[in-house]
Amino acid sequence: MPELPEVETIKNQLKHRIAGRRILRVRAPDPRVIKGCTFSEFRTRIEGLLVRNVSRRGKALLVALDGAQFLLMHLRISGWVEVSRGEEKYTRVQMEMEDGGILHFCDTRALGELRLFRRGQPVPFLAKMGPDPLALSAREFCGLFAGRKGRIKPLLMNQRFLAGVGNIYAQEALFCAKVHPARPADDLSGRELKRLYRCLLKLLRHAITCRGTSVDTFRQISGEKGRYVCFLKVYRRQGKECPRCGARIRQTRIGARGTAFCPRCQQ
DNA sequence: AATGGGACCTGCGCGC
DNA sequence: TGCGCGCAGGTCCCAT
Repeated sequence: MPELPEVETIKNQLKHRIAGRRILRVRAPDPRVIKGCTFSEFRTRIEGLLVRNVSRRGKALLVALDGAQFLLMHLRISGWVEVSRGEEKYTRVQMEMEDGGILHFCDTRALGELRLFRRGQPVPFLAKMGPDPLALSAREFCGLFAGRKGRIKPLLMNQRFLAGVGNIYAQEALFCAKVHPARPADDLSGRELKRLYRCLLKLLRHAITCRGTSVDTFRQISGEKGRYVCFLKVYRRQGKECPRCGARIRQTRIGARGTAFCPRCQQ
């Protein structure tokens, strides 16, 4: 699923590829992903505009445009972005750039979204978003847990608590830190929280250098897969051996999400 | 505040 | 081969 490292990858590549270029034409083979306005309004508002910058907030991509507008792109579960000339079966919206490249917003399940905002207009999703783990010190990370009572895994995945961590990296970080995913967050010692912080950052940075994880539909903007898959230790590895202790990886459900963990080394 | 369920979607793997 | 079913998951929304 596109989480922080995947969205960071797209942001870096897209910035390089479309910033400073103009959007010539917009087409929407499937306008369902356009939220907040109709396709014709969407088209009218952005055709001809220059792309100023591309940035990331949590799992959201922000494309800053001329005219004090920005385009929020969210890939949700099964979205990706490709820049190419060819057609793509799952293209929901495409933007033709002035250099001839075509930005495809692709999504097998069509749950992703594109939303236009004007500068100053409130964006509820962003306003409620927690801090980015890459911008936190260990001390700040540990401080987030004060007064929180939930189970650790859903808490890590709660975007209002921490922005960018989803089901893959939450499972991997808890495995790395040897923490059971159902542990109450307020039960973790300071030492465990610090270990969790170090693990989470190590793994997010590593995944970014690998250009993300392609377990499902995620692709880089060139269409290439992300290479972090071969480093996954527990995610979708239930029934296989724990790479650390050899026990059998178990799968359970926590907060209505599939959760794999090692029953021996995660306590 | 936390938890559980449903909704949105479609491809896939399973059992029959 | 083919059908129906349940699962996968990010976010929002509602109920408890």
